[in-house]
Amino acid sequence: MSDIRVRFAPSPTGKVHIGNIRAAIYNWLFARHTGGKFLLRVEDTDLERSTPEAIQVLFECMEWLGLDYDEEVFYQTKNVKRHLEVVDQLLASGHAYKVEKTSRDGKTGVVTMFKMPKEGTIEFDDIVKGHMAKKAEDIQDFAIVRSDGSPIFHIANVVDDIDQKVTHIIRGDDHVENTFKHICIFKALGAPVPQYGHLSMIVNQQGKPYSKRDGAAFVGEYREQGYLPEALFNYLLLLGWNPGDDREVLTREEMIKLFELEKVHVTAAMFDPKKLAWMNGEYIKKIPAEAFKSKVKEAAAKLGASADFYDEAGWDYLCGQIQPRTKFLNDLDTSLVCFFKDDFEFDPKAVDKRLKKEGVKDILVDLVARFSAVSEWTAPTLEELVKGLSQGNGMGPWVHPIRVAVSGRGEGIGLFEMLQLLGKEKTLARLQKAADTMAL
RNA sequence: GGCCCCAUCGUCUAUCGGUUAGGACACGAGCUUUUCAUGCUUGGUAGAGGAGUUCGACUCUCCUUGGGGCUGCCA
Repeated sequence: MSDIRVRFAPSPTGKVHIGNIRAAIYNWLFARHTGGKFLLRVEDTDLERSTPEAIQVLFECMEWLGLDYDEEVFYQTKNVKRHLEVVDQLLASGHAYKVEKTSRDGKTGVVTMFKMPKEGTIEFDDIVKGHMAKKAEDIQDFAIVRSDGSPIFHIANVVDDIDQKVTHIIRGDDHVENTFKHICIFKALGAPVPQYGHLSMIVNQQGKPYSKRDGAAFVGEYREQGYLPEALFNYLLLLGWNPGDDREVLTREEMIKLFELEKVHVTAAMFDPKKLAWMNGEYIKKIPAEAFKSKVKEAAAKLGASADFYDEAGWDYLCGQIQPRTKFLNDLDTSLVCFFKDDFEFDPKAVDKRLKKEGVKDILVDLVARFSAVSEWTAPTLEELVKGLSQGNGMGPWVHPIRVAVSGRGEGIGLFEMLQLLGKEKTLARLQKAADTMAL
């Protein structure tokens, strides 16, 4: 157990995006690694833009990723009284003053400003960025209470960090400039200054930082697209940190054991969907067979197939074929539909390429006749049969039309395994139908 | 404009003064698979530019260039 306390402090003004959630991941890992506490604070002081929906979405995303927090959620708006008391303290000690100002949108009113030192340098040692220094004169006084009397981010953030006894502040790079200001507040209050670690931005494919407006970067969207939380977690972790060796796919335990803030990179990292997709495939392969089977059954149920559609051996056989070929859980629907429904859709491209060819009809009709005579309907015997037809010249001319005829697609599990799973009756019916309606 | 930060393959990165600059993703080729996919082998591509320091710089210093952040009664 250590005294370390960190917090993830998002403002619920939009859906939580990947840059944001990576900060949560790093905080969480740092806390778990050091045996400290990981706190969640909702910074909802922007009353106009904060929404309960955004808070709900935030909770869901954190739970999905397995980011559990140690104490009750801290809502910043619940601490307003304290914020204002501290402001009075600052006013009394001469660290703050009131002044009439006109805002950008033309409203005039009295705001409370924090008075910055006029000389000297403000410095701190950032755990990821190293030594940081700035001349006090380069920083302007800044507002801490709005003309409507509500506290502003800077004061609320610092007071809450003091109240929550936060020891390490791990947050986005966009806060570095604020840090110089916040340090001055801590000092004016005679409070200990926490340690800081600023995380670089994650940039999109255009090289631009993800922002709250970047819809595509919403964490929930990855969930909807069939990404596994473990894969997204692992990928995001690797975007700016590595264990020091060539390992990339890590268990949560390994991550916790190996994570060190000191090793986090200073440079911005570009988000690469292709590598995330690869990582997702890696995690799908690692799903225990039983768990994968229940996901397949789940998807099958949605397609109208009950659990006794196959016996357990049949399900296992199907899953063994499907699992290594699955990159996204969402793909299960399309890869499974031909097994459970007869009115699946045909991929027009596959149909054009494999069925709308001169002579295919004859091949299919011939196959119907030959398959009808097969008594032992198993993958090996079917393969032997087609192999015999091809006379060693490649099974392509037979295999491709069969695949499209029975599944509607150009890809899928091994063809003969597919036919075995489908059964003789369905296979024959589909081949006949394709010969009658699509093949030339 | 001012202040701050950053800079290795297309991308994520290893390297903490001496390496044929390594790995992963992606891409190309080949093998296996006479289908789909997996798997295996293999190839190419990198230290922004310029000065210094040093016997020796990707690594240290400075300048230039490029990128980013901040410069709100947003957070």
